Amino acid sequence: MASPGPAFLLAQLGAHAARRFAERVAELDLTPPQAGLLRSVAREPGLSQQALAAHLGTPPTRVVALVDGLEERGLVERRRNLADRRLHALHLTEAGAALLREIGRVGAAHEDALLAALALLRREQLRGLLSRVVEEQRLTEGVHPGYRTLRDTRASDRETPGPVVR
Amino acid sequence: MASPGPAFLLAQLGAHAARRFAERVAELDLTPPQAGLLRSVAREPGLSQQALAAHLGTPPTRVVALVDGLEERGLVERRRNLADRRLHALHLTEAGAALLREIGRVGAAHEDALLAALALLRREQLRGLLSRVVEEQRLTEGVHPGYRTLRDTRASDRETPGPVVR
DNA sequence: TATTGTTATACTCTATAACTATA
DNA sequence: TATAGTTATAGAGTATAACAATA
Repeated sequence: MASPGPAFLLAQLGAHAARRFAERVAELDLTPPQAGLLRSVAREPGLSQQALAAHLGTPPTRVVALVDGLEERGLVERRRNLADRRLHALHLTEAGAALLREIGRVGAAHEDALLAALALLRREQLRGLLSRVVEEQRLTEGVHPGYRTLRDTRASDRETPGPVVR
Repeated sequence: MASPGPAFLLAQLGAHAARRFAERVAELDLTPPQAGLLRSVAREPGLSQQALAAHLGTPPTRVVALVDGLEERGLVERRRNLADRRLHALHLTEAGAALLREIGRVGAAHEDALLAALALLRREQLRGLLSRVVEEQRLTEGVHPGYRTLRDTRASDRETPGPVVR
């Protein structure tokens, strides 16, 4: 039985990393999708829910549910567009921005613990290799594929050149 | 907004890799957990279902369900232990072994497509870095954490030294 | 008639708990 | 009484479909 190749190690470690991160953000009463949404809203404030859903590659209904929970807690707000009252622009509240900074701290601690086996130079080396793969695979920067449905993934493969699949 | 660090890239690529692999093994009418079970049974034939569940870090009921499906298709078989008739030793059938070889081919194609951005030397470099992290994090070789529940993960963290968590 | 957002529903996966048989 | 395996049940997470408001 051959020892696992890099593709399996990626899946294995990726799931492990995601789980550990989930445990850490749970201390902030957040799930990873919620944390990701906060991050995305901060990255480009004012997007409509549909636009955000498209960026994340998720059905709009999921954004509604996520925003519902975060809005109740005063972390994000929906601002109705006066010109087109169907649109709800998403913005972080001050509390949301503060929590996002907390998420950043949690993420740094997570990374440090996860990569304890590697010195800083090696981590940078790893980051370089991974980002090359991310780019070639046409993954959206900063978006976890957990948002993306199988069907949506295939659809976007048809629209764009995409990575070579043999 | 800082570009993602290696921990996020790992989670992102890991989820992507798992999804792509799922698409590929679906062509063999298998899910990744089923493929993983076949692989585990091949690695150590004759384990009881409980022993296999412990190795995978999953509740035994899940193994029952997985084996049910695979046994119906004639890929694995339960052999009753005559000395202790409660025990069901798991073995691959000839068809199961053949399908496992197919899985190996699918996995190789998957890896090649996933890591198209990297030359062979770089892939080996990546494998080296990842396996160091896998070892330090005390992950079981060849077992995807998807089998492992959150509660079980924490329990095993308490029993073993485990990686340093700050 | 088309689009944004929402609500309602159903489905998949998995864990937990109850149960059977063997010891 | 304890253990291996099984069956039954329930919960979380997510997608799909139907609907309301606005354009």
